[in-house]
Amino acid sequence: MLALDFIRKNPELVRRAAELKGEGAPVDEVLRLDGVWRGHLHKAETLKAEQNELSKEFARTRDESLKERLRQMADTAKSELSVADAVKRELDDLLLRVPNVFHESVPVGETEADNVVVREWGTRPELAFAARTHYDLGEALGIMDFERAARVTGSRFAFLLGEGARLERALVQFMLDVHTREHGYTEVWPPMLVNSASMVGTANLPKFADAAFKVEDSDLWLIPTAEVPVTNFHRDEILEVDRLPLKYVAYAPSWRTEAGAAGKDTRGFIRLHQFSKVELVKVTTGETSLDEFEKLTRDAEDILQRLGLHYQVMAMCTGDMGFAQYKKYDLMAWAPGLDRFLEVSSCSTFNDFQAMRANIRYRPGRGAPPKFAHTINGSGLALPRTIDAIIETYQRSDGMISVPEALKPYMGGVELIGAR
RNA sequence: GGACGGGUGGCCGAGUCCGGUUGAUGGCGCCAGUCUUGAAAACUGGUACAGGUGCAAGCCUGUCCUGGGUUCAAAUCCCAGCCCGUCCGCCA
Repeated sequence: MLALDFIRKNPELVRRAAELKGEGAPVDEVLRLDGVWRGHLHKAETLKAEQNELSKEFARTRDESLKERLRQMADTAKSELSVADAVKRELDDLLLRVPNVFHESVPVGETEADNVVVREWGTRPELAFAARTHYDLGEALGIMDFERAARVTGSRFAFLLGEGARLERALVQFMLDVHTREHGYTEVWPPMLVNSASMVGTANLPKFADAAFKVEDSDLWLIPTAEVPVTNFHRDEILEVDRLPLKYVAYAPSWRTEAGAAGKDTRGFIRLHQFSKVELVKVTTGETSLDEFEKLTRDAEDILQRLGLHYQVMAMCTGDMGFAQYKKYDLMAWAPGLDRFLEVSSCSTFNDFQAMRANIRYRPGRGAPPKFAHTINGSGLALPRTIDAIIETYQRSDGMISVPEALKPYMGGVELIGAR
C-alpha cells in the first residue's frame, strides 16, 4: 500500500497514477477519514494522558474523592478511542484499495496494444511444413489429455502423460538448477495454502479475492502463485541490510479461478486453473530494486535462451500493468502452431508497496531506523506455455518432438518425444 | 481430535499466585568510550517498534502472542482465538 503520509502530501500524484492505470483511487475519502481519525485520536490520547497522571496520584494518595472523576475520564477516553479505531479500520481498508504509483519509464497507455517491445531474442523458427498446435500434437502423441481432465475435474485442467509428464518434471528440474547454481537463488519449497494476511501482503486481497480459490470453512487460500508464500516468508521482519538482496526460487503449482477470462484460451494447455511455475522472488533496498528487477528479468530470459525459444520482452503500459506493480515486463515466447506469442513470464517490481502491506523492513545501518524493503518477482518460467512453445518450436514433420539440447540431461535418455 | 504445560525486548530468561506506573530486573549479543602499538580481557555508558503532536529539542499515546472484558490502574485477573511443546488417539 501507499503510506498514508505519502497520500496526504501527494494526493494529485496518487489520483493521476490510478487514473492512468485504469483504477479507482478513493483519495478524497482517505483524506477525509484521515482528518476525522486524527481528531478523535488526539482527543483520546490527551484524555488518556490526564487520566494516567491522575491515576498515579490516586495510587499515591488513595484519595477516594478522585474516583468518580477518574471513572468519567476513563469512560470518555475509551469511547473516543473506539470511535478513532473504527474510523481507522475503515481508513486502513480503503488504503489497501489505493493502487500503486508507477515508475517514470512505464509507457502510458490503456490496453495491451500500448505495450512496448523492449527487446527481442532469436527469430521465428522456419518450418518446412504447416506448424501444428501443441494440443493437436500433444493429444496425437498421447502426452496430453484434456477430455479426461474435464471428466475427472472440470474445464481448464489437464493430464500430462508419459514423456509429456516427464517433460514437465525435466523443465522444473532444469529451471531450478539454473537459477540456484548459476543465478544464485536459494531454493524454497513453500506451503501451497496461505492465510488471508499473506494474501493481503502481496496485494491479492482484498481486491482480487475472486481470482483465487478459498478453502471452505477456513482462512486458507490456494496460492495463485508462489510469490505469495515466498514474499510473505519475511512478513513482520526487520532484515539486516548486508543480507540483501535476498533471492529465492520456488517451484509450486499455482491455482487461479480465471474469473473474467470466460471463453479466452479455452483450447489447449494455456490458461489453466492449476499450473506449475518456477518463481523468482527478491527482497532488496530502495536503492537497488530497479537494477535487481532488470537482473531478475534477465535471469528469466536466460531460461528461454537456453531452451532456444524465440521471445520478446514487453514493457507493460500503465493500463495493462496492474494494481500493485511499479514496473512490469512480460516475456512472450513464440508458439509457431498457435502463430502467436505466449506470455511465459511476468516480472514485476513493487517498490515498497507489498513490503508495507507485509511489513517487511530492513535496517539501513547500525542504529538507523528501519525502512520498508522493496520486493520483486517474476516467473522463471511458467510451465504450460513454455511446454507449448517447446512442442510447437521443436515439432517435426512426422509429428514427433525433438528435445531441446538443454533438457536432454533431464529427460532420462529421451531425445525424441513420440519415438516409442 | 482429547488432556496437560507454555508463548515476555535481537537471543536467553525473571516478574504473573497476592494488579499500582514496569517498555519491564539480570545475562548474552551489538554499538560507543576508557585502557592498549593493535586486539582480547576488564571497566563505563548506550542499545525496541508504531502512532499522534511539534520548525526542532521534546512531549504524549499504545505495544509483554492476538482480540475482547473487569478495574481509576493489567505482563499480572476473566473469556475467546492462534501458535508451540509433551502424552494419548488417528494417520502418509
